Amino acid sequence: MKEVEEQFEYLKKGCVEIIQEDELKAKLARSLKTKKPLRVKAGFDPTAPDIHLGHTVLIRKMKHFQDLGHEVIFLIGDFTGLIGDPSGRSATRPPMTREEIEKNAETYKEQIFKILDEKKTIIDFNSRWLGKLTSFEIIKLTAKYTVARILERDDFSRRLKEGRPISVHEILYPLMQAYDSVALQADVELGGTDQKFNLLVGREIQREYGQEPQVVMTMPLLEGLDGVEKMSKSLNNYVGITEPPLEIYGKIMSISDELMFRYYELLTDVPLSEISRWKQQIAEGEINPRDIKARLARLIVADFWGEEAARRAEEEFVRIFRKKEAPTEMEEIPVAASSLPLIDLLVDRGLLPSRGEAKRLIRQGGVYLDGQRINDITYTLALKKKQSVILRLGKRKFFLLKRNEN
RNA sequence: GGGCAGGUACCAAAGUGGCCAAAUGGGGCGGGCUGUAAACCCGCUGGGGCAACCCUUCGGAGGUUCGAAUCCUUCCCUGCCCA
Repeated sequence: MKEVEEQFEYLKKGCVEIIQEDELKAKLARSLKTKKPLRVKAGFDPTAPDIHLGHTVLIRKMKHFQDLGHEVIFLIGDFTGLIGDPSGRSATRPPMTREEIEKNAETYKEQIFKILDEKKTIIDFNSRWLGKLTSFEIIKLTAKYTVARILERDDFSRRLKEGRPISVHEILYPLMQAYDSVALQADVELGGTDQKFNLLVGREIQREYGQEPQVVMTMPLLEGLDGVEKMSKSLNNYVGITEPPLEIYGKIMSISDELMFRYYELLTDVPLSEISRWKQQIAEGEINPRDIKARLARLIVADFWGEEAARRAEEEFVRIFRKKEAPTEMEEIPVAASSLPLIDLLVDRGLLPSRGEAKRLIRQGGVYLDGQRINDITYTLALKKKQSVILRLGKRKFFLLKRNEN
């Protein structure tokens, strides 16, 4: 294991805040001396097992701890998930069945081990202890904190001020999460900056239970593809790490230049000095920002799919969007009849949700067959046996329509 | 328990008997310009129909009326004040 200062610097990189830095150093020093790794905890929502780049900022930091020999606990909040982190108007969610939870956990594993070391990762569920708490114990837990302090959380205070509802169960959320730290005897808890409040409650509750408070490390929230909101599935501005290489590549290419630098900082190991050099060169017109973005796209695809896949994604991207050629691979859609109205095909195959939508898209010039824009909403597709035609919807959706044998 | 203010499309928010499938903004989608960038410009944005037009929608259920998002009854939900 490396020396304290060295470890500390490595861990600090990319963090927004460490509370307290001295405590972390002390914990590291003790760990070094006693040969006992630190217990590092980070919690995840059980209902959204689709990991996207936003999550990877945090997971990469977990990896850093692993690299230094510490013990990382990937905590699935299957119990707290019933409450839902009170970000906005949350409702109690229906309890998940054991099977659903297991299934999601499996999905998580498939994904996180693209980053984390499988052998060194502990996966746990907070229902394991929270589900066993008696009413009596819960009341004892709630007695350790005050309403005023809970309401300090800016989310709550804002809702209170704006006259929006806050349900009682929501204010229990931070306490439950805090109790996780007690149950796990966490030395460190990692979370996004939006988790700061919850993480801090963990410190206080641990103290109440006679434990040494955990060190809190907050990581920046990654902006989504729009560059404004944080990346999330519900806002549909995310890049899932299991998405196909071309999809990831394309999404990265569509972000703004400004955002590109942010992604470099949070999602790659490219040194800051290098990044700022590019910034300058772009400002001076020496290099085309597009090329730097392409490099980012390639790096990110390679993280999850490997170098070779990244190279192929790039080739394909250039082919489609720079050379304006058709993709080499497309979803094939078999067509049975020799002729059928285009609109019927679009809707029946689920390519578009309704006939109105299909008409709209055609009228607006977003439908192409073999590169030819179709303007006629009554257009009828005529295909000979085995003949095929490339259907394009909007900018980036391609399908191969293929008439089958009979 | 009492009083008051509210619940409108993906979100925010107008509309308070017919001109309302419902202003406006955001979002989304398409087109243009580009580097699938940003910014910007144009268009579309409940369902069916080529169209005329028809159908479903304004918290739920009933009712008044030729006609209701708009009026009445009742129920549910939210916030504020009082207890």
